[in-house]
Amino acid sequence: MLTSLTYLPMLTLSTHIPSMPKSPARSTSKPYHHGDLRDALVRSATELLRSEGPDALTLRGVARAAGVSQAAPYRHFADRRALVAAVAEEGFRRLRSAMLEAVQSAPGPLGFKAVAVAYVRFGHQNPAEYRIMFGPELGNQDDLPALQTTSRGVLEFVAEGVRGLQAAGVVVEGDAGMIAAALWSMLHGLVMLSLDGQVAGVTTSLDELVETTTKLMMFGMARRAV
Amino acid sequence: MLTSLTYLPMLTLSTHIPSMPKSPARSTSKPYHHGDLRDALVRSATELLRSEGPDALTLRGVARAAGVSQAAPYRHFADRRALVAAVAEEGFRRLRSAMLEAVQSAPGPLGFKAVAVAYVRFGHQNPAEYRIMFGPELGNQDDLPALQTTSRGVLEFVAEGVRGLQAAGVVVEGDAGMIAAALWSMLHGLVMLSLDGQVAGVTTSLDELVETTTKLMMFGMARRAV
DNA sequence: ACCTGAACACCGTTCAAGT
DNA sequence: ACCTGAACACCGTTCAAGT
Repeated sequence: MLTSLTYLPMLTLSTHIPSMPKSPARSTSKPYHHGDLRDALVRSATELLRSEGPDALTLRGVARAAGVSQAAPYRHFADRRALVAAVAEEGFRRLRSAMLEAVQSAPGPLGFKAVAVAYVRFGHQNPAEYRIMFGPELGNQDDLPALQTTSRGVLEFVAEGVRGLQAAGVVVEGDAGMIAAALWSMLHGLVMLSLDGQVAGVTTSLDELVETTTKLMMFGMARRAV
Repeated sequence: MLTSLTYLPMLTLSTHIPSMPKSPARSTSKPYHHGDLRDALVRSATELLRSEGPDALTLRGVARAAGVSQAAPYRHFADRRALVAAVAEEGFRRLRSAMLEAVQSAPGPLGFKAVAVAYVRFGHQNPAEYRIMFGPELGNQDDLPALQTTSRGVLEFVAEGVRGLQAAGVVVEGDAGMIAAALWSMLHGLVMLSLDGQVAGVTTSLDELVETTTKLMMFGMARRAV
C-alpha cells in the first residue's frame, strides 16, 4: 500500500546525467556510484577494520560505509572471504614495502636486524590487519591465487636476503628457503605472541625482545665449547 | 569441502552420555538434562570444531548438539567467547601434556628437540583447536583469567626447560624468560605458517623443517669464524 | 553492466515464564 | 536453580527487477 505513494523516485531524469565518457570517473566528486566500487570497498573495509576491529569487517557494514546496497559488493567479490582476501593482499604489499625500506636503509649484515625490527613494528602498528593476513579465514589460500602470490612474496624476500648474506660469507651454507622459513617463523611467532599478550610478562620492551631474538637467531643459544 | 552449510540431520540424540555416577545428581529418575551441562557443552564444542571446522563453533549449534535450548548455555557461559575460551583452555592443557611427555621420554639436551617435535606435531594434529587457542577472538585475555593462567603455563614450561639447560651448561646464560619467548615464538610461527601453507614450497617434510629450525635455534645461522 | 529491494536461513543475546 | 520459547537486531547470500 505504501509502496506506490510514499516512495518518490529521486532525480534520475535523463537530463541530469552528465556525459560521462567511458574513462573512469576522475573529475566527478561523487555524482553517482563509483567508477571503481571495488577499490572503494577495499578501502572502506580496511578503515572499518582499523577503527572498529575485526568484528566490524562485515560485508553489509562495508557496503553501508561505501554507500551502496548490501548486494552491490557481490558484483565485485564472490563472497565475504574474497573481500577479506583483498584487504590482506594490500597488507602483504605494505609489509613487503616496509621490509624493503629497511634493507635499503641498512644494507648488508646489519640489514637482518633492521628487517626484523621493521617486521615486528609493522605487526604492532597494524595489529588488526596483521591478524587478518594470517587469520584462520584465509588459512587455506588454494582458491585465492592472487593472495597466495602476494603472501609468498614475503618468504621470497627473506630467502633473497639469506642468499645475499650467504654470498657475503656471513651466514652458513644450506637451503636458503629453509633458513628463510625459520627466520620468518620466528618473526611471525614473535608478532603473534606479543599481540596476544602471551609474552607480556617477559619484558616491557618489545625492542629488547626483538634484539635478544635476532641475536639468538644469529648466534644460537648453545654455549660455545670452552 | 568448502565452507558451506551442509546441513546434516546429525542423529546424535540417542541416549548419549551415560549418566556419570560421580556427579551429585544420582537419584535422578528422569534422564533429563545433564548434571554437568557446562562440561557437555565444552565437549560438544570441541567435537563440532574438529568435525565441522571453526565456522561451526556457534553457541546455537553447540546447544543443539548438546540437546538443550539455545538459551541454556548462558547459564554457564557469559557469552560465546567464554565458551570458546573454555575450549582453548582444554587445548592448552593437552598441549602442555604433550610437551611434558616429550621431555620425560627424552630428558636433557635431547629434550629440546623432542619438545619442538611434539609441539609442532600437536599443532598439526589439532589444527582447528590450535587456531582457536591463538586466534583473534581470544587475543586479549585480560578478562579471561582462567585461560590466561593456562596459556601462560606454556611459556613457564619452556622457561623451566631453558633454566635446566643453562644449569647443565648447555645453553648460554641470560634471561631464561626471554630465551623461552624466542623459542616459543619460533615454534608457534612454524606451526602457524605451515598450517597456512605459507612454507609449503620450502620442503615436503615438516620434520625436516623442524630439524633445520631447531639446529638453527641451537647454533645460529652465523658462519663461524674460520 | 551495475545496482537495488526483498527475501531466506542463519546467528548472538535477552527476558519473561515454566518446572 | 536451571532451562525453555519467543523475540530483537544483526549477518551472508540469492534473485528478480530496475536503470
